Formats: sequence, structure tokens, C-alpha cells
Amino acid sequence: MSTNARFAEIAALAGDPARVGMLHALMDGRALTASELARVASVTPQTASEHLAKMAAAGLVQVEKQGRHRYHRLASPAVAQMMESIMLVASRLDTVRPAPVTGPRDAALRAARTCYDHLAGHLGVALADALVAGGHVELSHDAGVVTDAGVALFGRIGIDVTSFSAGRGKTARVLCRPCLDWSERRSHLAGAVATALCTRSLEEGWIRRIEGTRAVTVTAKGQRVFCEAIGVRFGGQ
Amino acid sequence: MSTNARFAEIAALAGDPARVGMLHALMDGRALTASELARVASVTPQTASEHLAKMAAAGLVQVEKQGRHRYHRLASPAVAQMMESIMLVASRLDTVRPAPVTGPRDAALRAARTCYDHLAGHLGVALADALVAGGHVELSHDAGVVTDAGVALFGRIGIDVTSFSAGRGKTARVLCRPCLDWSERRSHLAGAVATALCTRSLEEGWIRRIEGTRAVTVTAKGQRVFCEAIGVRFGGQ
DNA sequence: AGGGTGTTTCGGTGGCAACCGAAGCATCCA
DNA sequence: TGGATGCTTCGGTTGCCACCGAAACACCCT
Repeated sequence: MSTNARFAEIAALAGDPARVGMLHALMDGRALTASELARVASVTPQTASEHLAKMAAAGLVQVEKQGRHRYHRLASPAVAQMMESIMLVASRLDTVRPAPVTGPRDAALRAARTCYDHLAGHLGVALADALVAGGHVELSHDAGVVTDAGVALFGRIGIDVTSFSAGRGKTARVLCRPCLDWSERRSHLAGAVATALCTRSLEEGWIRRIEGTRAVTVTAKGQRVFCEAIGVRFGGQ
Repeated sequence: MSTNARFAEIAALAGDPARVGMLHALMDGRALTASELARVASVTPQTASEHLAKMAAAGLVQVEKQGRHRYHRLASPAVAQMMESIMLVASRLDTVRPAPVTGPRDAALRAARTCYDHLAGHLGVALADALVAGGHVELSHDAGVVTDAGVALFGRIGIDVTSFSAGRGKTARVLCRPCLDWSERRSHLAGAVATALCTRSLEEGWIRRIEGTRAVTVTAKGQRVFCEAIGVRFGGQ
């Protein structure tokens, strides 16, 4: 198959509303069953099955059999990044937004959500802002670095930045990248450090997943930690 | 329109072989006429017109009228980055490649090409390798920085790295990002510095565009400069 | 004005793919 | 072993869309 055709195949797969629903639901990195995905996409199980078979064949999702369930997950971080980049174009930075009808569910998503393996939404942007303001991270349009002060800060909340790049020598500090947030229209942090921060936040109960969505809530403990350790200012403070 | 539907719309537009051909041809950042795009996509002008109208309406391409020609270009760098990320997924890093039938035209593309605004292909990867090997750039999976030695090197070939981040203060060195090369399967450089390098290379005649494609050739002068200033080793040396 | 070229609009056709109902497998449980 | 549940395969229908020929439109040149 030619390069062009293969490209079109992938994009076309991502171009169906039902499949978009499924892929979107998988964007938090978890593995979901076929019926769960059928539900989020609002199609019957048969139809979902076809979609999933196609996406699996094309290498967009991976399937894992477990008893009578079949768990599906995104095949690779590259797929998640592709979704992000399409979302970015779809959010049309250049045009005025036509009355974004945001339901309550949407509001939670905009407030805080996982973006495959890191934090996004208002929370994600606030964290990035605080880290930059505190001199712990330096961000440009294209890349980001963790400063020495940042290494110390992450160490204080239990994240060993240097461990991520063992053996890489000098690149120890080059561990994050900006990721344009589709709801906030500003950069939040992605990359190894951001992944670690997200993972640790879930482990420590600083944030909690809202069942069935990518949205998360910040717990009271989380607010304290994010405020005191990182300097995030939440609404009203 | 809901977020999901808009996402699907964009991806579906990118999911047609003819449109892929056109978008691909626009990936070097130039603006092409409708008939040129019809030719590269192997469709009649009427069909191309429809495709272009749709893509323009969706915000994928921008149209500029000039006399009886209509020049089309990618609407934004975000679109180019979306294309790149889809290409990456389409190249399937995880599977064995099924006999990549590479014609001579493909060979030129693989050797050296522009990737929207920077250099890719064998040349792009060789440049990135040389810069990393020389300690001028540090790259990780997610980000890259130009070292002090790198700032000096770019200065010697007429690129003032510090000028790119005027007013940004500390982020002066954070100016590049890795971009996985679909033909080489390794990272080349993207970002502001890479853009400047590409632009300057064209200006100074170190590389020359091959008419009608994204491919470029390295001139004798270019070989000398890339070798002596940056330390790139070309085949046979 | 008139011919030539680049581009779009219109109408019609063909093919593909998303969808569902029904039936068939696979797996777990009693 | 029989029945429930999760999932897939099959067959048939429907609707959409890519495509082209023909014709109209826009612009340039002489």
C-alpha cells in the first residue's frame, strides 16, 4: 500500500463520528470493553465490533482478550498525539467560536481532565503557569526544560526527574513539551515529567477520576499540595 | 457543531486519497494553484475544486485570489503538524514494513525534503545527528535545547538563535523539538531553529528545491558548509 | 469585443460504508 | 448441561460522497 493510501486509511478511520467517540473515550489511556465503547459511541454492539476490528487491523487500537471481555486501548502514544493534533486543528484557533454550548459534563472536562497520560484543562494550564512563574520550568512554543529549581521541586513531591533519563547524560533536564490545550487555548505540560505528575497525583489522591469520563476532580488534599508545593492559585484564593 | 462532529469532519477531510495528495503537496508551505493541485492528486479540475472548497470551508487550507489563479496554502502550522502526526501513525513503527516499493522519485524524497518549514529525510536526520554528536543540541524524546556551543555554531552560519525568543528571557535556548522522520524512523529537528536553518539553506544555495516536489538536493556548496560547519558526514566520506 | 485559460457550478452515476436485525461463537456460571 | 452474557459474523438496506461531463463564470490578453 502506498504511503498516501495508508495515510488516507488512518485519517478516514479517525473521520467517523462513532469511531471518534470511541477513540476519544480511550484518550485517557485506559482499556475499555467493546460494549462500553459501543455505549459511548451510541451504536449497537455489532457496529462497534466492526469499527473496533477495523481500527485494530489498522493499528490504531490494541486488543487484549480477558475472559469473555475484550479490552481495547490506544495502540501507542503516537495515536494519542495524533488525536491531540487533530483536536487542535478542529478547535479552529483562527475563527471566532460559535457559541460553545457547554453542558455540565463539558464543564467538568474543561476544568480538569487527563490528556492520555498527563493533565489538561484549566488545571493543566494552571499547573503549567505556576511552574513557569516559579522558575521551575521554562517553556517556549516548541519545547520545555525543567530547571534545577524544578528538579528540586519535583523531588519534594516525590518525583525523581533525573531518573527518567538514566544513561542519557546531558539531556536530563529536557523532559517536557508544551501541549496546546483545546479548551483553554494555552499550553499545558506534556512529556515524561507531566506523566509522572499525573500518575503521582492519582496515586496520592490529589485528583480523582470521574467515573466514565476523562474528567478529574481536584481533592481538598490536592488543592493544598498544588497550592503549597507548586504555587497554583485556585479560584477564589 | 459538537466537538466530536467537528473532529470527525476534519479527520474525514484528511481521509480521502485525493485530498491527501493535495495536502501532502502543500506540506512544504508553498501556495499552489487549483490546477496544480488537481494534477498532483490525479483528479479533474472540477473535482479538485470541490475538494479545495471543502477544505477551505473547514479551515484546513487558505485561499488567496490572484488574477485568474487561486493559490492555496495550508491554513496554519497546526495543520502541518496534524499531517505529520498522522503520517507517524500511518508509518506504523510497530510492524514490519511490507516491501516498501520505492520509485526514484520516492528516493529523492527520502534523501532530503522539506517538512513544512524544516528539513527532513536522510539529510534532516544527519543534521540532527551531527548537531547532537557535536554537543550543539540536546534532544530527548519530547523536547530539545540548543546549547551555548550550539548558539555559537548557528551564529557562525548566520543564524542568531537568541533573536527568536526576544523578550522571553530565560527560554532563549528552548527552541527546537524533535520530529520523528517517517522515512528514516528517527528524529530530525523541528522548531524555530530548524526553520531558520532550512530558510537560510535555501537562501544561501546550500540546498535547492526539486521542481514540483517537496524534495531538495544538497548542492556542492551545501555539502561543504554542512560538513565543515556542522560536521555532517555524507555518503562516501 | 472576442478568444483563451483557470476555476467553479450543476446534474447524474456508481460505489462504498455505516448501520441494524438476526444468527452464530465464545466464555462464564449454576 | 443449560442458560446468561459479551462479542462477532452475515445479509440487506440506506444514504452519502467522490467522480466526471457539460456548461457557466471570471479573468487576462490582444
